[in-house]
Amino acid sequence: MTKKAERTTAYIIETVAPIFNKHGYIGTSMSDLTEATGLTKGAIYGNFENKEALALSAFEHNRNMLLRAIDNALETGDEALARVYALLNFYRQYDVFTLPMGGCPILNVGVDAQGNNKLLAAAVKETVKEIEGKIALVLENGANRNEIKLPVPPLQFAKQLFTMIQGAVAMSTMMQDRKYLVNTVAYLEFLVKQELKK
Amino acid sequence: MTKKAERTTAYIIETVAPIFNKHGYIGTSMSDLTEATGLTKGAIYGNFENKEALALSAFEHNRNMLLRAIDNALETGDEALARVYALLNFYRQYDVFTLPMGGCPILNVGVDAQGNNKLLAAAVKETVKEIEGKIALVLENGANRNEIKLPVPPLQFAKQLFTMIQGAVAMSTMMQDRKYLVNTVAYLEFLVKQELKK
DNA sequence: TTTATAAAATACCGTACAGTATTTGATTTT
DNA sequence: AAAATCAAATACTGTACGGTATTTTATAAA
Repeated sequence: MTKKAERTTAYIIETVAPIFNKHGYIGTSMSDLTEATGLTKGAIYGNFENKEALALSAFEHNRNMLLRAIDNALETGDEALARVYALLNFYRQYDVFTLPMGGCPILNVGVDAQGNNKLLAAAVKETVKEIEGKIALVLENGANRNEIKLPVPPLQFAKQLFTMIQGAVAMSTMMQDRKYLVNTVAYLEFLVKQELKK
Repeated sequence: MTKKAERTTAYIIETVAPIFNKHGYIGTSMSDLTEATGLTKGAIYGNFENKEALALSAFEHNRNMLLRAIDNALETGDEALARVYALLNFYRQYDVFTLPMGGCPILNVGVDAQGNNKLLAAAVKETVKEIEGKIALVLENGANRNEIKLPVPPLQFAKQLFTMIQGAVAMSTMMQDRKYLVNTVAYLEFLVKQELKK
């Protein structure tokens, strides 16, 4: 059985992650966290060195959930085009996926940390590169297996695709309107087919 | 000649706007502002009711600069396609345009305020609608004058276009890489031509 | 140039902040 | 069950926060 401290550490991260994600690093106070967890400062500072370390763990938690979902989508079916469609399908409902984590961690932390926390900003940057790489890999494999044609190098296509997706994420977040997600994904389905289908 | 207070008010807004935009509402402290302006709290609170009112004025200042630039682009030339290209051209260098204001006010305030300040969030929402409307108007006029064809209603096209642009803004901000802007605009030029040109 | 007025500086609230040293309480291990 | 260890609660730092009442200084009107 897992030790007590490990379970509390995990519990704190899970509880705290959506709060940091929603209100940002500075916007989240330690008293917000003690209130949400029902624990005291002593308990939290016993498990994490300081606020920054906790915020980083919280982001990594959300990041892992996101990466797992993206991996899952990109493993759908057995050919590249189906996998890209599965990814788009995932992002069509990205708002409900990110609801329990307090919004898109890439967007929220990426923008918030830009002006307030270099460590978190770097973590977001790395995560984006990881996602771009995953998409690029699917495209590259698909091209090698002659399932799709590629008008540009796989990483460039992946970056372009993710940029447009993230635009929809940003707009639906700011405008509180999921139609931006739905409409953008619909258009991207058309675009992807047009560009990749042989 | 303008009264003293008016000039100080304007000076405060100009000085304070990029700070709020970069560090967010909560991330900006009154002492940040007294330090940057060289004024005291007494001076600032004499010209603004409270921190929130000042932050709102600061956003409106940045918003006005942005809207003026967009208006300027959308008045270029005498036909719709040229105007859309001018808009894309503006966004190709959006990073240098927004540098003195501490980043994109739509993205920064839109994301930051979402979790921290309803008033600012609403102001961003309104601004986005305004921009979408401006783009849509250009498209509608262009279609009426038979300069372009429109595959979808003008507002829908405008929203889609702005979503993709804003995606590039978000990515270039988070990744600290202007290539996202350059590449996305290049692709959008191609896409717009393909979709709108008769 | 005196007098009224407006603007900015000073000094000061009470509160909330991140963080810590110490004490109490709960688990294990022997 | 006793002893040793680990986890969490308590109580308390010093500092920085937004905001304000009051005093001083600058501006403009008479």
